[in-house]
Amino acid sequence: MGRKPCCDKEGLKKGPWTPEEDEILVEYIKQNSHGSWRTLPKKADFSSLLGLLRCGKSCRLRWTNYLRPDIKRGSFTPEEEKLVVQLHAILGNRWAAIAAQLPGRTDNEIKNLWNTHLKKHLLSMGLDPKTHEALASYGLAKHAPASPTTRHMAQWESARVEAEARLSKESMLFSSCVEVKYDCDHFLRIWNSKIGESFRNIASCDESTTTSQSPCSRKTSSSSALVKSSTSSCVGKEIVMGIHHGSDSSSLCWNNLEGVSSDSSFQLLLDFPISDDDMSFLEENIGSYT
DNA sequence: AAATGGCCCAACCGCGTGATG
DNA sequence: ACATCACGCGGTTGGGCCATT
Repeated sequence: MGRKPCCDKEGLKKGPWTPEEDEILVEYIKQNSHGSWRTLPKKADFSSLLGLLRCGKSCRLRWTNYLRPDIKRGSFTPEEEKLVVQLHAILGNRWAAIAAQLPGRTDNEIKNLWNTHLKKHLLSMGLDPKTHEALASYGLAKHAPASPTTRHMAQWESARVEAEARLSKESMLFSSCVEVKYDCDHFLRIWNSKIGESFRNIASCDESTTTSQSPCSRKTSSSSALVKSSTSSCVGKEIVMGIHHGSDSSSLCWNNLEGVSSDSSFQLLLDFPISDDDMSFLEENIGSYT
């Protein structure tokens, strides 16, 4: 089926936004919230003599990537960079999911950071930015390709992280309570169900030839941003995610993930040291994955 | 001082998907 | 079941800025 253009291109402005346009948009959203992005420019036009000759899509982008009041401006901290690398190892190029774990950062910003800095840094460290594995050309042993189960585990894990992100967002938006019922989430219900359990068991058997340290036994620093806003727990054999807030350190505890793959990418993810100095943590890890 | 090339980032484009009629 | 709409997402682009020649 043919897709209609998001807006009538004629007479609509493209390119960089002017401060005046920003002002109109901000003012309008302050008073009315955006409602429907598609109709917003017309409404904003109606409410202003200057008019806003932009399509809804452009307005949405400008708002979400630049004008939103909770946007954190300025360069990324080393902690944020580490977190982006860690999350990319799990989620791949799913910038929105990654951005959900970095308050005040947009997917666009993270995408740019990745394409301009982090990707190059990983390459210079001899790591494949896509797989986070050591590049063969770097003179390091090549890892066997991930097993189907490993890939599925990654998909499960990826979906789980997204679910956490959603709940995290929701909890921030709608309440200040610290307890979140994870079984309210569709994915986590599946994960915690018999299906999820049997999947975990299969994965556990599949990967039993290799020893992988439980994520629970590891301490992470920057990854503590995951589900920052809430502490939650599920009983019994279900996932327990404990976020321990304290001074500057916190830990993310994933129980019941014995079956996680021994992929170097996952290892890399788990083995990030807690140091504040730039990206040297990448270099430190290369040798461990040969 | 001017030309050139690379980097960075805001913005655009096209696609996928869920909602709705 | 189908068409259309609205939105969100990831990939790509274009132009400004800055360093180098």
